[in-house]
Amino acid sequence: MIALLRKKYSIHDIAKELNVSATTISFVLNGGTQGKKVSEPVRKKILDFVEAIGYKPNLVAQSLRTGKSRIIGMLVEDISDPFFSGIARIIEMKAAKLGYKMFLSSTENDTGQTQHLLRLMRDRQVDGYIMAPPPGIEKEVQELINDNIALVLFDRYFPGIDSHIIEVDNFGGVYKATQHFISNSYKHIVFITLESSQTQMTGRLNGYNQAIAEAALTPLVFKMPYGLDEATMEDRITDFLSWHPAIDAVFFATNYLAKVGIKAIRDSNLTIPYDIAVMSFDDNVHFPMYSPTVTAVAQPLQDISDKCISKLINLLSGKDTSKKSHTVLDVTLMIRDSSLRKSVSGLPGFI
Amino acid sequence: MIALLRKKYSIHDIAKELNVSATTISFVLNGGTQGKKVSEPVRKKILDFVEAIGYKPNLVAQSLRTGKSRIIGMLVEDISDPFFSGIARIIEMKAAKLGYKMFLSSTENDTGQTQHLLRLMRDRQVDGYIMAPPPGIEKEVQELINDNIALVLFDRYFPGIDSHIIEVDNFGGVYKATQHFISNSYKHIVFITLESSQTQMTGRLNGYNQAIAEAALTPLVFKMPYGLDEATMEDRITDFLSWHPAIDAVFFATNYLAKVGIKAIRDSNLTIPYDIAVMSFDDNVHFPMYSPTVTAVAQPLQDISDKCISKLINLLSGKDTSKKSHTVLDVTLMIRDSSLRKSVSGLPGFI
DNA sequence: TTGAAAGCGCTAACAG
DNA sequence: CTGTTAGCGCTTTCAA
Repeated sequence: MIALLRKKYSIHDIAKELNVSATTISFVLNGGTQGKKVSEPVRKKILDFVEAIGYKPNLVAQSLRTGKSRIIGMLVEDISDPFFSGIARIIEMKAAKLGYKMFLSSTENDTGQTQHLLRLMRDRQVDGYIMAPPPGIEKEVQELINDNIALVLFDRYFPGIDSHIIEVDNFGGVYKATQHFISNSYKHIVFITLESSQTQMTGRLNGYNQAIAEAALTPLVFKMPYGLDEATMEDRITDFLSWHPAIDAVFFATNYLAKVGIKAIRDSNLTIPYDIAVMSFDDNVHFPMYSPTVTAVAQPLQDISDKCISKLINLLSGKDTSKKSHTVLDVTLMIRDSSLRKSVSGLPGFI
Repeated sequence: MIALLRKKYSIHDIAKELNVSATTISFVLNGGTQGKKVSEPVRKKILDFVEAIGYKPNLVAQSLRTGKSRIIGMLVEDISDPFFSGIARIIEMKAAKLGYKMFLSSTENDTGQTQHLLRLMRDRQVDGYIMAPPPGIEKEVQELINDNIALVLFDRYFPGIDSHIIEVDNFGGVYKATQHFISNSYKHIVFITLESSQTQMTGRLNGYNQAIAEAALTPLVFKMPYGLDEATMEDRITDFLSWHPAIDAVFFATNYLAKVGIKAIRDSNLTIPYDIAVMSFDDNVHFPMYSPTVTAVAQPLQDISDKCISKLINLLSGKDTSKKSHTVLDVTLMIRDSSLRKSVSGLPGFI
């Protein structure tokens, strides 16, 4: 018993111990390349021994030999963002069950940083990638595709590049949400977003514009530069609102903008939804705790994760040899009190 | 130019091209084992060529040969918890700068799952670990230590095991927070926590008990089982509060408990802090957005992360050969409105 | 049905 | 100062 544990067994140690060759063991363990060729007694002897000593092949050696690492690289904008960490968590678990490990990194939506991260991951022979790409990374993405490396893009993508895409219905989500504002009698609806031409952001903007146009209202869009600190963002929004006193509703294109924007609204002594109604894209577990609770377009984390990992696994296993695919998942409007019908608001308790 | 890119160079390709041996190249690239032994011209020739073709050594081969992977394993309770994802993010960035990649996994505070994850990581020759250990994992932790593998425990630890520990002052944080309640005239302060004997939780509990004892108040502790769903937790807290109408303040031992508990308090039509004051351990970016804003004990994420990674790197590099160390970091009480002085509360706007 | 041998790309004794 | 040699542990032709 103790003897069994004294050292780490290699496949050759086992071969010696059992009077078979390493080749045979490898065959047994990997199911054989073409049709099983190992006799039942030998097979059983090997399997039993392997089981008994708890032998696990050295994955590094395996990687070196096969060129496959069974590691997937995941690149998201920010792993501390609940949207991304929620997805990463689900994917990591599923991947683990399938025998894959994951490198998870934050791109911070920065091109240079992402190039660097991709380089590091390629150096380590990562088998496939799940990525929410930052702007400017088209070349690298195209390279991965040309090199025939499994790749799934999610959350946003590059329209000019044939790839596998999992996204949510940004357009439809904001379109319906804006209609919700409109049907609740709001007329001066502003869309506050980031200066970004990434697909998820333009999709949301287009949804807003479409709904506003159909209702023959006047569109008003405020774009904030990327990467401002919280205090500056708040100031900008406060200023913007003070210059546009007619605004009676605001749609924030991201969770983060909503948080900062709501702060700005409160600190301007405006009451939600009485003075200004509010909605956000991307729900947050704390939104139901705000006063008033915040209406938001919720994204299906579980579904996004499932689609990403299963697509990647299919690509990796060679089951799926397609060059492109495009999955668009539905979002859900979580109607809460920050977008209450205009005539109903003004009740106590909304600050 | 094109020729340079046509194939992936191995160290032997370069050797042939440059009429030197692979060994020499290896020496140049790795700085030599003992004192530089390569002549300047050769050295320069190699470095220039390597630079020109963008040669990067195959890290998998390197790992197989050296037994080092330059991968660190990080195990936390839940990567979608902002406390852990915040720390993971900082550590991942720092690690990347130092040439390390990271496997990040959620233990879900489950012993079996953690054993499995550790096994997977060991199979992949992870060099060192940063872990917030779940209960019941003492044996595996001791094994890592016995095998002389770099390991840093954070957030909680095992008192019986000599290890490197980074934690925050759970005791002092709650002690001071409870005193804050007391000095604000609260007399019937309950501590709502989880059924857990992990150090971070007992530390917090002890801080509460100590402060209560010193003030000659009556302690009241409510422990909830681990892993209840949100609705059930809320019901339990609602029930508990209704059976204890004298309670005028509650300290929640975790962020998550606070969120659910505040919901329970509101839905019981109690006003914070007028009927019941509230504090939480572990701050959250959304707490300043609640109405009233929530007083919380904030943990120093940046500091925890820095200490974890630098300790691990020192262990890994052999600079630090100590068997144990124990760093306790200060926490900060973020005083907000949910714990306002008793006589001051009851103002409009607190719901 | 099984085994011998080669080699993935790198490092590190040990010679020269 | 530089090169030869021998593996790290595994997979996979190819031959027996």
